[in-house]
Amino acid sequence: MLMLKRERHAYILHQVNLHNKVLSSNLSVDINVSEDTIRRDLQELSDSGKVIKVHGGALSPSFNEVYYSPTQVYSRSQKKIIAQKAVSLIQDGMFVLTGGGSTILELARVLPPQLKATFITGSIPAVVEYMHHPTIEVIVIGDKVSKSSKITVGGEAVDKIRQIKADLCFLGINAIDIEHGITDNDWDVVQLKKAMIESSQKVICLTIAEKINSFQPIQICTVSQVDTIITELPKDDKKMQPYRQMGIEIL
Amino acid sequence: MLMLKRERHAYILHQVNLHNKVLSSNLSVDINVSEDTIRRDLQELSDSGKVIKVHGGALSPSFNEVYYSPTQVYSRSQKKIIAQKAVSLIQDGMFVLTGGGSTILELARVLPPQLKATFITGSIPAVVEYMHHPTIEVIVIGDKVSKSSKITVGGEAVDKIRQIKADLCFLGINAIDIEHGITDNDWDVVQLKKAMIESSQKVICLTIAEKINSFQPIQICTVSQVDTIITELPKDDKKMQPYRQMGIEIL
DNA sequence: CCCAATCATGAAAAAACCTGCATAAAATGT
DNA sequence: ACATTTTATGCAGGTTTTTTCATGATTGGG
Repeated sequence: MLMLKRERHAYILHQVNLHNKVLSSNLSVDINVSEDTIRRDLQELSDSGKVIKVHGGALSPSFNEVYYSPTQVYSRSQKKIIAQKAVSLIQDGMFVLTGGGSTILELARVLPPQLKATFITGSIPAVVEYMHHPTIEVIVIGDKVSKSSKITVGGEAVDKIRQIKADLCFLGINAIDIEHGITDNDWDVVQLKKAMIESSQKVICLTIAEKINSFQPIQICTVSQVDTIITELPKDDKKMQPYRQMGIEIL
Repeated sequence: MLMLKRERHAYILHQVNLHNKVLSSNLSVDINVSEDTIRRDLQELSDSGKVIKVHGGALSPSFNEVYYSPTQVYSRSQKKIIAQKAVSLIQDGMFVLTGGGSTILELARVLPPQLKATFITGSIPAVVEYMHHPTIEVIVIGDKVSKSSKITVGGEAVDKIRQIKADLCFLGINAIDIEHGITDNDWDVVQLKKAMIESSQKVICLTIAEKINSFQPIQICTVSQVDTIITELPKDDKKMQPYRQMGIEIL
């Protein structure tokens, strides 16, 4: 098998997100390159924070939180701002589809206590948060749990989502730009998000401004399929101008 | 199983935070490395203040607080005994259906780290525990979440369970006696447990001895439908005699 | 006080790592 | 089209890390 560097990086990233770890020796025979090359790849991925390099291979960056460290969410205060803006869109009686990710968790924490709505998600941490709420109904999408992303993924989950017609869909996203649309690096998660977008009247993307105008290997949808983008920036910030011109609502 | 150093550290930390103590000898067979390696790991974790190293193993840094705090340790230690007995029944490659409840959670915490099995459950806390495990697969039964019992309940969940044929079913039970069989007091939960029993080759009930020979309003199944009962009592305890005579395996 | 379990130490081997260099491929400039 | 630069890869070597094992010393319960 011949693989370009970029391909290798995508492949390695996928493996890391899937299994939470990779071994250099293992990758070396998989991709059929020398271990030195793998090591250099891992070094680069580590430099850009995509993986954590360790002796013998690499681990998922979410590895530490997977095991134990409930606090220390990256740019938490920004995500709180985003969550506050997002919560204003939810009204009593609505059916709301949500993904996972730390921004969605912040949203879950700021839901007003008297809100009566139905939340549907495959994200285990999100379910745990929603469960604490006194009045909302929680529906879990069942399927196999991906340990890296902590959401259920697979055909069953996609099917179930397709049977739903939700009012809102809140999506924490990893990358968005005009050219590539919304992109991600985990195949299974992409399938899920695609289905969620198609099953919702209105699609709202939540992201910190840092991820605006970046992209990853796999496309989820084009920018035009999104109704609203919420960042921590003021709504008329210059960075969001191209998206506003496409008719996307910016909050 | 191969575990990188970083992974071992995370695993050890997780165990320490969970059980408040670990034994070197124990970890050594769990992770399948020499005790020397474990000792060095503990030394490093101790140097960075993550654990307190003592002769024979390590303790949680919050040892002092924990030791004097009255956290219903009594009933918990019994459940640990039960969990230890239960875990011996699980073998690589098995499909295991489990319910919820604190006994099941103890079971989740003592699963050996190299175990490769598939766990299927509708219990959210159980899913969270299973997610921490490095090698097992986790399948979530989706449906509406019951906030009181923290498991998914409803027709969808029952349907999904019916489609499964599991090797083992671990059920934490609330009441059992010869006359009424296994009984409970939550209608939705009973439906779930009935389906789980029918979808499993072997049904194992976990309960503290205190609940033996008690009953509740709604029947789940008769005693004869159970294959194994696990309590914290020695296997030949007099209290279990009637069940043993019915051909039930007592552990 | 005794003895088995646990520990510390150092040696040795294996695995993984880094560095520099040579080669080849790709990109760039003329 | 050709030369030059840049980038990517593999390989040889020497270094570091990780691990096990052997050897006594130490510990702590009975």
